[in-house]
Amino acid sequence: MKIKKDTKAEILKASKELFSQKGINSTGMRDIASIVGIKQSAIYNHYKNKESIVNAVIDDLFLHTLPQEKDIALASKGKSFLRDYIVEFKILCFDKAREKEFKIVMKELYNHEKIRNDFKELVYGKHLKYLSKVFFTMMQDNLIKSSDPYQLSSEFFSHLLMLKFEITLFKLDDDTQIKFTNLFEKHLDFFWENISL
Amino acid sequence: MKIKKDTKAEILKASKELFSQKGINSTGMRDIASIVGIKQSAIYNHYKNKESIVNAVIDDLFLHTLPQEKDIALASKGKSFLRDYIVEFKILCFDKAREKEFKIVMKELYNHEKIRNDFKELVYGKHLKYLSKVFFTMMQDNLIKSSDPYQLSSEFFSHLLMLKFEITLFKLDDDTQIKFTNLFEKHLDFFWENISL
DNA sequence: GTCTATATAGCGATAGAC
DNA sequence: GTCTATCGCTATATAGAC
Repeated sequence: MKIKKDTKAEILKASKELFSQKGINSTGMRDIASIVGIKQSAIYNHYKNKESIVNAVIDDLFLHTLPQEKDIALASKGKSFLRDYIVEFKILCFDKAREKEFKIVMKELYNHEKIRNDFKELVYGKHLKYLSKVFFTMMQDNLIKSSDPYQLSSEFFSHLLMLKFEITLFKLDDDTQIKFTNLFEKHLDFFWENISL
Repeated sequence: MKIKKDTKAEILKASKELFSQKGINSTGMRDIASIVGIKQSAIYNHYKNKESIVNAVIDDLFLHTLPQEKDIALASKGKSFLRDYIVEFKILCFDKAREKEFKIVMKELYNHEKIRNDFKELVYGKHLKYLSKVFFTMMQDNLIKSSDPYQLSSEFFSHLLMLKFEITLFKLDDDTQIKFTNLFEKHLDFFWENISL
């Protein structure tokens, strides 16, 4: 096995870690370098400046924050479709790498315009609209009561977002993980009971 | 009318403004001083250091972020109690001073331990429990279906929090204000229809 | 109470030796 | 590609004149 030291990748990894802990502004080039095991000035052989590191981190910040958008036709499965969605959402909540990314987003949401715009586009411009289509499909299949699909997606999603928010705010031991798993299930039951025909 | 220049109060006000715009770490003593109209070093005649300014700002950060907790007995009014609650919540969302405070909280939630703990205590330790009592009362009065009161408060509150979140993320012109007012009302209708007997 | 001047430390970034 | 050394700038905080 060849051991190839990819310094550029290590810089990116260390930056991600530090950005999620201390925020972008409070992370110095010296902090990053010390984790990688090089001197501060050596970073500039791999990245032009700090901003280009930040951009590299941002680039794969939103790749896996939300469940993958499945074929809308699968929405005809009804409650089990939503259960699959929530399970995937929950896994992302407890994923260490995803948690770090989410912390970066939360920390920089009001400081960094690109992160804010990417977040808005992902959640409001894309994902809530996807969920709207899901609920619209369920209405056409007479699985749920007829109402405003976007409102349903918003009601459905907001509680998941609050749980994710809670998970990152509170320390995660095994007990709380079980507790939250239970809360996800209860949300599904509550929501489905209220919308289903 | 006596014009009394209360420099200490002006420092606090300027700090609040700047903290909400740029965050605590990115706000310099020079920035604060320049708004007040004094030199940076003069601040130290009023506050020992930057930390004491931060603490002063934090002290009244959570005084008016959430609706006032009313007498639980009033919960017997049912839907109109929740409507009053939401109206008060909505007013706080559109209040300029409250919006600034909320931005500070959001910016510092993952950076500043005291702000994070105060926020957790207010929302999870206090307010959601208050709302639980509200829904428990409604159950006793046979106004709503019997279920877990804490889950109801969480389902009720999460969507309001997401709307508040949205309001601070998006630019606020008159159109969006009307749009959000409508969304608050729709949430109430959706929620009440689902829980009421 | 405010000013100027300064101490001390940190930041991002560059130059040039190896 | 990494190092040492350094530049220019900004930060918080202090000392002492007025």
